[in-house]
Amino acid sequence: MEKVYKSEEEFLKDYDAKAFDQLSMTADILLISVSSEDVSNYRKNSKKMMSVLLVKRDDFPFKDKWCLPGGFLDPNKETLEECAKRVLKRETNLSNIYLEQLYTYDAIDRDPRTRVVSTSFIALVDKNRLTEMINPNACFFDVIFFEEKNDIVDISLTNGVETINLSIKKVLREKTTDRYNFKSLKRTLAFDHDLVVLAGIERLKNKLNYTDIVFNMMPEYFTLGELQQVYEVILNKKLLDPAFRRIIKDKVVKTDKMTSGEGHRPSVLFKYRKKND
Amino acid sequence: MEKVYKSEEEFLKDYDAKAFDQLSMTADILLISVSSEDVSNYRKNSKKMMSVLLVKRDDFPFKDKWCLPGGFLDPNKETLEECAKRVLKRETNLSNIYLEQLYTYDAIDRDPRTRVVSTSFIALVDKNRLTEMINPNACFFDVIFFEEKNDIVDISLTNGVETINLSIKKVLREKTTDRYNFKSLKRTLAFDHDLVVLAGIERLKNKLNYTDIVFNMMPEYFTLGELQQVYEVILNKKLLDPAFRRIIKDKVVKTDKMTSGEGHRPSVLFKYRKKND
DNA sequence: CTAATAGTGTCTATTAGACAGTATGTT
DNA sequence: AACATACTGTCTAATAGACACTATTAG
Repeated sequence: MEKVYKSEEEFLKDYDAKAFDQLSMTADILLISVSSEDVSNYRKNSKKMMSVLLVKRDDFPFKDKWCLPGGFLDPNKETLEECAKRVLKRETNLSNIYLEQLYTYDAIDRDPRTRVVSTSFIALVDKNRLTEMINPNACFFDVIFFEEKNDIVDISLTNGVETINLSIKKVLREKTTDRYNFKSLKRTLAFDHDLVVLAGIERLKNKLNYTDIVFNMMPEYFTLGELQQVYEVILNKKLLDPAFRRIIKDKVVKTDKMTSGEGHRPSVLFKYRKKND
Repeated sequence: MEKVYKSEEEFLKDYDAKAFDQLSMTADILLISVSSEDVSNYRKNSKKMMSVLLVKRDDFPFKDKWCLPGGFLDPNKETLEECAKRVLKRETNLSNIYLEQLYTYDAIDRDPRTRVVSTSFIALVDKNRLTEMINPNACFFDVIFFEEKNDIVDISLTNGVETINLSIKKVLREKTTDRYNFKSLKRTLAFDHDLVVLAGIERLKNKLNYTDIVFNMMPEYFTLGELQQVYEVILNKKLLDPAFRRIIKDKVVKTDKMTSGEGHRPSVLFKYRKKND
């Protein structure tokens, strides 16, 4: 027979969460950055690539596979975002970086141990802040996006030594014809982390156009050429200079600093213009 | 001393999930629809309102408060989306409706019972499909959006008998100046469901502009006037006819059906044009 | 001088906003 | 005929795309 409670206090005192099946959660982080590779010709600007942080697993499951940095949520102490921050601090020693919740992945068999639901986060960082440290098992991989064909997206991740090829199929959903489910064709990253990589990069691409998100990946001072390169690398296409400058001009402030010693015309350094400044 | 495993199978056989603190999850659903209210004047078109489904809680916690339909995830049997579908079927008897993951809410004290993380979903439905059934404790509430001032959003939900006023503060986040956290100023809905209502409506507003999402709330045949009204109600502003028709024209197909008996000029009925049709 | 990038002016094409007009059913 | 909505033509404003040109440094 069920007990009838008169007050919320009384009800809560008797409540036993353990009487129900519970589960574990993790926070996984897709840390995205844009790297500069120096180029032999002293006159040329450095080439930029989008890169993501991966960690080599040294435990089961998926031992020795690469995956995104992540960790189990402590349900008594922290939120998922705090958990993500903690993991990021542990792996990269960085704090105070951009974090945004991306998506919650919950396929029943995504973790072979037990039911684990994972909430993924996008983190963005200016590569210049990252010279210092890092877990020896963590490494940035450059991202190469291939032309999509037959609703299959191919992505290649490479750190100079190893290359990981991802292949993801877009499967049409119901009724309207512009919505997809994503399905791994190769489990080359641990868990379903290939889906996180794709979804995160797509989100970043979209947000470039209608937010100021890009400035989370820029140093305090930057040239418009550098900023444009970051856009081009993320959007994976060339932009026209005058159009780019028109679009960006209200978001930046010109400073009196300039670059020098680059083998070509120097460039004015700009800062991000915060709204209401 | 820690045991060293030689294979993933061996490791998994010994794995005990219960050795770690676990938690519960729920799926909560924001079911959005556009209702038609008949108007006294026989000549006039019916007035449209955006409405959301709420359920009156008949158990602790938050007994007798309104909340979004939701339910606990069974970690052994279902995904969060399947859980959302199950709940929706239970409350409205509807299946086969648009569902989209919105956001995962995980404030430590959002549920007074224990740690409960909630993944919220947007569901969309054409109100005409909804004449039938419904849990007697469930009811649609019309949504009225007030002008935002001082970064406070006020929303009023009303079902003709009861009115619920929500008030949510937007708190600026770090670095870039276009990102906010949302904070309830009134806990007039159970849990943090006011935040879900706001986030869901904002998401719907945005998606109207770059997806075909609206057709999930339309019947098979509709006039362009009705479609425009749905846009206007969701975006909360008037649109100009010629501009609207220009934008929508590639997404719809004219049929040879027409309306009649409306006290004014009849209108051509259109259908949604699926891509590659 | 040359290679390379920085930065600008201007023309054109496309898209969005605004308004005014015509069309056509019901009562 | 009058009302209310359906539907269209066209002008204007704003935005995006394209190209060509000038400017300026290190070596």
